[in-house]
Amino acid sequence: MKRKNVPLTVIRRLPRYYRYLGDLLKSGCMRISSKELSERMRVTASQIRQDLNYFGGFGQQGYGYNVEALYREIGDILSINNTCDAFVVGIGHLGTALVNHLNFGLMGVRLTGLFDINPEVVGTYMQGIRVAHIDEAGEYIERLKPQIAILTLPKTETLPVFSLFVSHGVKGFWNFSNMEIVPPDDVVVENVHLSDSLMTLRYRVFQQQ
Amino acid sequence: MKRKNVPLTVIRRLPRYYRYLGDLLKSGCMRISSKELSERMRVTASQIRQDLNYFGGFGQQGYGYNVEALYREIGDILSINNTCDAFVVGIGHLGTALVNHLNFGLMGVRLTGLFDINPEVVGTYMQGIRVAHIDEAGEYIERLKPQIAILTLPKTETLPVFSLFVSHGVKGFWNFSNMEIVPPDDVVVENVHLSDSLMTLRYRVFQQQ
DNA sequence: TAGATTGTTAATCGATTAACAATC
DNA sequence: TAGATTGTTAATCGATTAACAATC
Repeated sequence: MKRKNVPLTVIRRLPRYYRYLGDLLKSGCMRISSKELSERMRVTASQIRQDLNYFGGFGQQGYGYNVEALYREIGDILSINNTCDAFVVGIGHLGTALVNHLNFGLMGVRLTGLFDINPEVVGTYMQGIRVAHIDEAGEYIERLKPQIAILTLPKTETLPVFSLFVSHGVKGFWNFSNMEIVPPDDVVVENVHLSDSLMTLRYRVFQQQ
Repeated sequence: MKRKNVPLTVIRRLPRYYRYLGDLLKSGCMRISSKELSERMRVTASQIRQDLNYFGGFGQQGYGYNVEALYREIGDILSINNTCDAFVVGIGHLGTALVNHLNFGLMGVRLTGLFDINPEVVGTYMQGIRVAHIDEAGEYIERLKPQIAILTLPKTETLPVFSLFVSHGVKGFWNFSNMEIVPPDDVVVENVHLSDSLMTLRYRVFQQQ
């Protein structure tokens, strides 16, 4: 596998391919051509073939792709069977919702720590995990070595918590606050700026008229 | 103002500009050059000038941009003072979190309807709004004419609700389910695929090693 | 005026699409 | 084998960056 300099745009499309192939598999479809898949997904067949060929030739000329094999290959690329441990920091409305709403297991993510500062929340349990005080986070990180921290914190709290986690060696952050983080080279931050997304939608709706 | 064929990539950057300018304004900064702003935002000065010039020449040669004026201009482009009404459909963990966590007012959005099917939820109040049964949604839409529907529904429920809302003339959808929606030409869908985002992060963290 | 910085055109870069020889 | 569809190279398109004349 080539890897490494695969464009981020391509990587961002992988989970979507994985999702569609999973659905096809469930519906009993054994085989699919790039053309057929492209019609379902509303992308070009060219793009599908280009994207897949960053990782290897998974298809067969004259036949197309074996759905199950391709599903497994993309799962491997996404290292879906390689479980990744994550802490959630900030057990407010949004943190609580993510913990309870998302099926982390399906994504190969295991929650192993929850943290907050609010004394009413600290000590409670969610999904079988006790919410600890943020002051204990450093110790927990050293012990459990999570790969990812999910930050659902107010803007002002985000940066100090980020720094703390980086200093303890955490390399991945899923950031839901509007605070912009400038990560060191070996640290990855994936931002979910909900308000930016909503404002973009607003703009487009108003333009439409 | 030119408008219309402004690339979507540019539009998606506007809320971020708006955010930075708001922060600058709060910190008492009166004036800023594209170069200075570019260093803070980690984009090129060229990009900032190009982006802004899709909408008009807001700067002054030799001086830069007046922070307050530019903030207001971008606010106008985003029609921030033009309130947009929205319904939330699906008052589960995620819907509840969005209703309580996001500051809709700041984004020029007003929640005017909440809907669910769960009898334990229907009839309760959130942010002063009574949760109604989804069966009443059509009637509510006709009466309150919301521009946007926020869909925080299970995959299987998303499409029928989407169709219902489209048939009543709603033109904008903020979709949190993994169900892919193919909208008619005059309807805008902004997807927030949380699981895709998390899987992308996972991939990048594993690559890093 | 001289210096600074814009608005805008031109050059570059990267991503997408088209085309087709290879081959199952 | 003939037909189909891949893997891959080449062409196109769009977005980003650089450059600079205009001008405050």
